[in-house]
Amino acid sequence: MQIPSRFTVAVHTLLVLCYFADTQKTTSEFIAASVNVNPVIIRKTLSCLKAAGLVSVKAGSGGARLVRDPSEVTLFDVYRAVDSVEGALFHFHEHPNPACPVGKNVHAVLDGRLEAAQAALERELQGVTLADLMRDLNQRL
Amino acid sequence: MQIPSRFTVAVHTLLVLCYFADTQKTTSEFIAASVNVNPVIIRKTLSCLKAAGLVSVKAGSGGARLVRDPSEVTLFDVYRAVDSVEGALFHFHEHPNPACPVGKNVHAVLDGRLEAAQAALERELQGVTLADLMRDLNQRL
DNA sequence: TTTGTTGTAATCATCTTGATTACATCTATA
DNA sequence: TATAGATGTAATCAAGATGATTACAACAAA
Repeated sequence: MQIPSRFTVAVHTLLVLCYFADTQKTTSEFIAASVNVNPVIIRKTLSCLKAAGLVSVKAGSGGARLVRDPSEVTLFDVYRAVDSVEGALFHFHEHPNPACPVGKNVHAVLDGRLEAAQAALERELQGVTLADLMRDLNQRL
Repeated sequence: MQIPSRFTVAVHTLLVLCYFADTQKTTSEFIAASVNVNPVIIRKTLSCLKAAGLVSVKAGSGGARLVRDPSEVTLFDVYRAVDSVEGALFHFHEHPNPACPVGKNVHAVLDGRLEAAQAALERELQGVTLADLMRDLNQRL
């Protein structure tokens, strides 16, 4: 199992919006060329990012831009925007047998631990902003 | 996306082995009744756990048992045993355009952050043992 | 030798992902 | 106001993963 690539595609998209903000019209076609996927994938990605209030997209004339300050957008925001994980990260088997002492209590015993693990992952993503990534990117150029 | 339920099934299976170690012949059928899945699923699960050195299974006569001390088996061991995640947790889009400054560096900029997030998740799983879960379970009975 | 089990292959339906085509809609501008 | 170039979105599609299930050979203890 893997978190779908639409998450890294979305991050890549936002980096393109940051990097080319003033020098290019950042159309779905232009972004798609950098990411190397179909432009429709980018449009869907932008649609999610727009719904999350991260970008604005100009229908008709074309081009997208970041709405927030890069230091105010975390990887977690992006992760949520594109529904990388729906609800619980760990898929729990649906119907443990309540007539068995183990089956009856497995949820109570395990749920908290799994939520903690998921929270640790998400906390890490909350600690990284687009500004951090742009700094690293510029340093490499 | 979700981590497949075979992980929680595997944990449940191990808890059954712990709990009923001395009072029941823990066959795939018996375990399946507690987890509420097909016995073949349990056999496959046990096969993974056996390959990871966590359990031994008696072919023919039937029954499985935990090989290690419950305090020496972490959720991370189980997670790895059943291949909950193959390699990288985050699926990265395959071919960013190297002719684009963003596409060329997106891996360098992002990979470390994603690995750190995955590591945080796995560290959390390493901090929980079957003994911890059994303690919580017994407390509820 | 019989009985109850495990090991494993083979199918199957279902779901998700990501790619792609198609086309209606929109907007700046010529 | 017509047009050129974009976006928004529905509809398909192939590929892969998951979990359920059937079937049956191999095995081990009584």
